[in-house]
Amino acid sequence: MVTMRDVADRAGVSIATVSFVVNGTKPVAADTRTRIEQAMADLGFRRNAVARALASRRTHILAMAYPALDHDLSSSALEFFTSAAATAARLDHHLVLWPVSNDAAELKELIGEGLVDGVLLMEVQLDDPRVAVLEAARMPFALIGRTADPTPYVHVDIDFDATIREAVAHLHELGHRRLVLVSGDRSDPGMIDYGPYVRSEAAFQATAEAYGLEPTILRSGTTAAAGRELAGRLAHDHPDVTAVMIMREYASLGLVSELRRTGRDIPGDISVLPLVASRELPSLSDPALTIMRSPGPELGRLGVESLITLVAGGSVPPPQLIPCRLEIASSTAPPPES
Amino acid sequence: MVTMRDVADRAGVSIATVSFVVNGTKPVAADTRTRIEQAMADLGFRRNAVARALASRRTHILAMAYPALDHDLSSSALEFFTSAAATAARLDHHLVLWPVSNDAAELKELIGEGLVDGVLLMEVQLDDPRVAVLEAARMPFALIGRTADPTPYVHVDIDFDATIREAVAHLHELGHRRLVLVSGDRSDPGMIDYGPYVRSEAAFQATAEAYGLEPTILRSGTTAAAGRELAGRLAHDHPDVTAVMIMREYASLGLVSELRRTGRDIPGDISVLPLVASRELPSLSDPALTIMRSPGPELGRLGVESLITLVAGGSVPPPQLIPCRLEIASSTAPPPES
DNA sequence: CTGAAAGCGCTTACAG
DNA sequence: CTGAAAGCGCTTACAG
Repeated sequence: MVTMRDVADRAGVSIATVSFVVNGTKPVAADTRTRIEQAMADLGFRRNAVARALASRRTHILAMAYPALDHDLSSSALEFFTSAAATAARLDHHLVLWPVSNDAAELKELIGEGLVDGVLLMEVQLDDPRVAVLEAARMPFALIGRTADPTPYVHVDIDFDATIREAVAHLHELGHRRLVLVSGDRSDPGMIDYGPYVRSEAAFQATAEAYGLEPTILRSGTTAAAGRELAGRLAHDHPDVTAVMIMREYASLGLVSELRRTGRDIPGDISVLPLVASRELPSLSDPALTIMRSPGPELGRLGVESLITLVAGGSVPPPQLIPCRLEIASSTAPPPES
Repeated sequence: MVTMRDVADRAGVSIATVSFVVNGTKPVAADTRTRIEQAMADLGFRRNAVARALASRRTHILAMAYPALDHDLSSSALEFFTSAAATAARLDHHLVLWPVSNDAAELKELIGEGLVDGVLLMEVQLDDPRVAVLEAARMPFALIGRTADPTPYVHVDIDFDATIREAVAHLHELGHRRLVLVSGDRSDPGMIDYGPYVRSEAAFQATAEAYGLEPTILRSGTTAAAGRELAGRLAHDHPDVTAVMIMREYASLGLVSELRRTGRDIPGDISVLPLVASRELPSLSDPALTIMRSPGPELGRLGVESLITLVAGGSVPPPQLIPCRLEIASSTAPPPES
C-alpha cells in the first residue's frame, strides 16, 4: 500500500503538505503541488479511507436503514437504493445497507459502532421509535417519509397532496365523477399509522370536496390476489364507479386482470390509475397502465444530498416533497356514456 | 464517546486487557473479566469500528458491486441484497453498495480507498474485466455468477443444469414432447456472453438430447412487450409447441397475457414455466404461474459466507451451485389431446 | 507557504 | 494473566 509517507518522501515534503494538496485544505505553492501530484501519480497513491475517517472523525459512510421485507418494497426500493448509492459516490461517500427491523434496539447497536456519519431512515412510521434513538445518539439522520409532525426533522417524501390532486384532475378532465381511492389495508399492526395511506386518504377527502365529489375510499392488501378480490367488491358495492385510483401496484395488476375476466372493458367501462407505481408497472399489464410514477430515484438523490448537507453542518436542508408524475398509457379514458 | 481508555480506567486495567475481553483474543482472569464487563455495561461502551479497522487492517466491510440498471435486476436483486446484508450483519460485517458499471476503472478507484475487505461481484460476464482488476489488487472477491472458467475463483451461482433438468422433467412427466426454451436476447453487446443464457441453452441442448426431444430455442427481450411479441412468433413459427420455459420474468407476463388474448388457454393449450423467477411473479399473472424460483436469498447468504471465509484466510470455500426450485401453481398441465 | 508533532481509538507483538 | 508501547495512515491545530 502506498501511503502519504511514501508520497512525501518522493516529493521531498512533509506528509502534512501532501494532505493539503490531496484535500485542497490549504494553499500550496504551485511547484510544490506539481511535485506532489507527480509523486502521487508515479506511485499510484490513493488516500486510505479508514485512516482519514479516524483522524477526521468523519467516515463518509451513510447508512440506509430499511425494514427488511416488511412490505413489498421491491422495484421502487432498488431504484431508490441505486440512486442513493450513486449520489453518495458522486459526493465522496459510501452507502451501507442496514436491513434492520423497525425495533429500535438493533439500530442503537449499529449506531454505537461509529461507522456511519448519518442515517437515512426508510419506511418511516407516523410515530417512529427509531427517531428517538437517532436523536438520543445525536446521529444526523434524514427521513424518507414523514412522522406525524416531521417539522423538526430533515425529510424527503412523496408529495401525496399534489399526487392526488393531479390524479383526480386527470380523471375529472376525462369526465369521471364517481372516483374511488384504493388505499392500503391497515389491519396489520405496523400499518395502522402508515403515512402514505393516511396522507393520501386525507388528500383525497380534501380534493374530492373541492371538486364536489363523493370521496369513496376502499382498502386492499398488497398482492395481486387482493386486487382480484377488490374487483368483486367494486362491482358489488360500487357499481357506479368509473375510475379507480389505487396505491398498491401489484394489487392493480390483479384488479385489472379480474375486471377484464368479468367482462369489464378497461378503459372503456372503467379507468384504472395506480398511484405510486414503478417504471416497470405499465408494461406488466394489458392494457398498459397509465400511472402516477413514484419519484424513487429523485427521493434517493435528495435524501442523500440532504443528509450530507446536514452532516457537513451547513444549514439544515429544507424538506423536499416530490409528487408522482402522471405517465399516460392506456388504462384511463372518458367514462362510458350514461 | 466511550473509549477503551474510559473502560480501562474504571476497571483499573490497561486498554490491552480490555481489548482482550472485547475480542476474546486472549484468556483473562475471571474476576478481571467481570470488572471489565461491568465497566463496559456501566459506561455503555461500544468498540469503535473505524479504530478497530485501522489497527487490525480489517474493516469488516464488504462491497456489493453490481451494474446499475443494466438489466432488470429488480425484485430478485432486492431479496439478494437483503439476505447478503443480513448475513453480513450476523457475521459482524457491513455491506456497502457499489453501483459501478461493468467498466473496470471505477472499481479500481474504489478498491484503492482501502475501505473494504472483499468484493461480491454480481452479474458476472463470461469474460469479465473486473476480475483482473480484483486479482491485480489482491482484493479477495467472490463471484455471483461465473466466468467462462470459474474454477480458480470463489463463486456461487444458480445451477442452471439442475434447474433445466427439473423443469424439463416436470413438463415431460406431464406429457409434453414439444418444448421450447426462451432465452434472452443477446444482440445487446453486453449480453453476447451472458452466462445464464449460455449455460441454460447448453443445459437444454443436453437435457433435450437425453429425453430424445428437439431442443428448440427462442430469444426474447426482457419486457412484457417483448413477451407479447414472442407469443406471435410462437403461434406462427412453432404452432406445435405445447410448453414454454422462459427465462425473463417480465416477458413471461406479456407472453401469458397475449396468448390468452389470442384465444390460447393456459395451461389447457399451452404450459408456461418461468425459469429464474422471483417470489412475487406467480401471483402477478392469471392463471398463477408455476415457476422455477430463483434462489436469491440463498445466493446472497452463501456469497457473503464464502467471501468472509476467504477474507479470514481459512480454506478456500468450494463453489456453490444452487438450483431454482419448482413451485407449482396453475400454468402447467398436461398438453391437449392430439 | 510548509513542517513537526499530537492525536484519532483501537490491535498486537513483546516482555514480564 | 496483564501491561507498556509501538503503530495503523491519516488530519489538524500550532508555530514559524
